[in-house]
Amino acid sequence: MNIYDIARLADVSIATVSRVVNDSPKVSEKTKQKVRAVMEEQNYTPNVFARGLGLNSMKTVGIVCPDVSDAYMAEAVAYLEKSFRNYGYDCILYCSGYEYESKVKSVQMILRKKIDALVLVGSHYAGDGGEEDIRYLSEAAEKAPVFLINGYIRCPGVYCVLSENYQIMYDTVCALTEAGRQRILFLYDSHSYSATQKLSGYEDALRDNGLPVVEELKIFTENKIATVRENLLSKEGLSFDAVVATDDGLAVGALKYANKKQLRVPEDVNIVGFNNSELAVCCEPELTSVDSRSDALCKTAADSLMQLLEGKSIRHKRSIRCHLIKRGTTNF
Amino acid sequence: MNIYDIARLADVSIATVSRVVNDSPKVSEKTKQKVRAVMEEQNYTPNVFARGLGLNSMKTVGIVCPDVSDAYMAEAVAYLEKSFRNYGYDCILYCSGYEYESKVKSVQMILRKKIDALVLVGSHYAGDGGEEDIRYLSEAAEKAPVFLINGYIRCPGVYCVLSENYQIMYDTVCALTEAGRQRILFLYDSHSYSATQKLSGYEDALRDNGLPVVEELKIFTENKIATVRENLLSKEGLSFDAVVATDDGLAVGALKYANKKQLRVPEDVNIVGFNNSELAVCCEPELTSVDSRSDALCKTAADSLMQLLEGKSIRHKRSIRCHLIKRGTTNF
DNA sequence: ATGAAAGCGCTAACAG
DNA sequence: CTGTTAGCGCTTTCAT
Repeated sequence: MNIYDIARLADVSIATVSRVVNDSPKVSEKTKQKVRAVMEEQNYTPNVFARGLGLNSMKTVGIVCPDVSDAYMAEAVAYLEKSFRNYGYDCILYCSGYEYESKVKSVQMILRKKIDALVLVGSHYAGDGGEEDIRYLSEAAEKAPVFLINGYIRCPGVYCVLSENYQIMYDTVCALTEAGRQRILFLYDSHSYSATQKLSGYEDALRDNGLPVVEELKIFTENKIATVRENLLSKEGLSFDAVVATDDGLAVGALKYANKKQLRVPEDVNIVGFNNSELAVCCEPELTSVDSRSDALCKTAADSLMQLLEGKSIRHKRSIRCHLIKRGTTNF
Repeated sequence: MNIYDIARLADVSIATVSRVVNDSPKVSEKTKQKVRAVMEEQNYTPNVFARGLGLNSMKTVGIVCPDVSDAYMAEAVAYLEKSFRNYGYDCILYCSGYEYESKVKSVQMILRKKIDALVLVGSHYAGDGGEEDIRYLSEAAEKAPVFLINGYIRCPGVYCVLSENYQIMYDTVCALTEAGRQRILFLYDSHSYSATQKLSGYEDALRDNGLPVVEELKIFTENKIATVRENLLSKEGLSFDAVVATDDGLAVGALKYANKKQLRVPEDVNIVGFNNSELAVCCEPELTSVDSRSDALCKTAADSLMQLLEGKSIRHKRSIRCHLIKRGTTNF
């Protein structure tokens, strides 16, 4: 059942059928009715490939993230997918993994699908590296507009939406010091753009409050609760009175450590997580955590993207303020 | 840069270029070399639409799930995506929501994309309903093979892979009764196929152990930790000495309730969750939970699907055994 | 082993 | 307002 069949049955030309399908204003209402009736009756749906061939677009946006099974990314992908669907776009998904090589390959692969835009979820695509490392992104941007969710690079065709991780981390550490905390542990699990921002916020806040930045208090570890706990347990003579982490999983690991060490939370040690995930309300006591506003982030990105695809021009960088959600692991 | 350009530059016909692209055996090795060199040099990649038009396939599988931000589904989608990619297939993702109408619509929409196969994640697609309710699935199966991950319907063209939820729930409840538990709470949040299976396992185990099936002990609630806790708290005179839940979130809610009520876990009440998610190791004490083997489930589905697409015939139904992972919320 | 040419189903420019 | 027609880029007979 193709456009020719419909045209024949409706006794019009294929051009008219095409116009009806695309709801062109220059078809008489009467003809539209007639053609629509036939289409319904025949249960006709246009061939997306043929249409794609002609238009060189299939109304699809590519989404790439390191790993959708991560809670933060899953939430973002879910939100983005919903938004794009509302705008009439489909999503094709690539999970790229965290390695540089596989990220580059994923981006290249997905670009072959003639996507209308590319969205990179998570700050792992605008990482530690220098010019060379983001070459693949600027190349990608030549083929389709690129959106970074929570990442930032300065490059034409690449649009960035980010949460103000530096600021919230700075503010949080300040609050901690004002509450009298002196040895604040910083737990992180990646060198991504956002992790780097958070680290800067932490360090600057310490300095601005006259506290030293102690290397032993910056701990890089795998983001698994049990691993974090064991990791901390294995460190001789480690002592701290507060913890800030770049993700809730890390913070819960620290909480488990505190429980094991019989440290009282929040009296002896304050703990602050990040992302305000379900883990935060699962542990005991419940975790104070930063709401990174991924929904607002994704909404902004999706809306901007659609504006762009509709021909409007948009800002290269937009940022979203984070909120600290206080719960039982802090007493400030 | 299209096939004509390459043909001209390599001084061959487009047919030959096409054959080289598809690695046809009837092109001389010498010609292949020559053409490949030009393709590399020009950085040529075939137009997927044109190819799709001719072959009526774009090597894509459609994945539909109610909500990727759910941990279970996210993990499944991640696994499936990886598998299909390895087999050279791309994934297009639709999040259908939980409502019947939107599920039907999602399936219909994604089928228009001429996907090579359709995978439905989560048992919500083969729910409570009767014949009529799954009509959309049998119709879908006429257009592309359909795979149900953890759902089961008897229908040509629909292939099912499921975990043995009935059995593990039956076994678990038996173990609980053998440990002397008499009033076992059943917490669930959906009427999906797998929830129904779990409920049957629970009821049968009670009966087979001479215990009554008490309606008040079967509690249907939203799957949010705080909600579950409040829900239980609001019930006057509720008493139980064990809990089995269809998901970890529910179980943690019960745990929060027990903590609040000063009930000792596991001495006064045993708690068993489902899906062995990160929540299970986040709470205190850690949660005994059923490993539903979603990785094995997805592997089986992905492999079978690929077999089918390669023309082999496969089984309509395959099932995977679950495992109980014991942690601190049980003492049997 | 290679080439010429006929589609695949649709869109859009052009003509009326 | 409607029809005719030329592509879009690739695959695939059918010749050679």
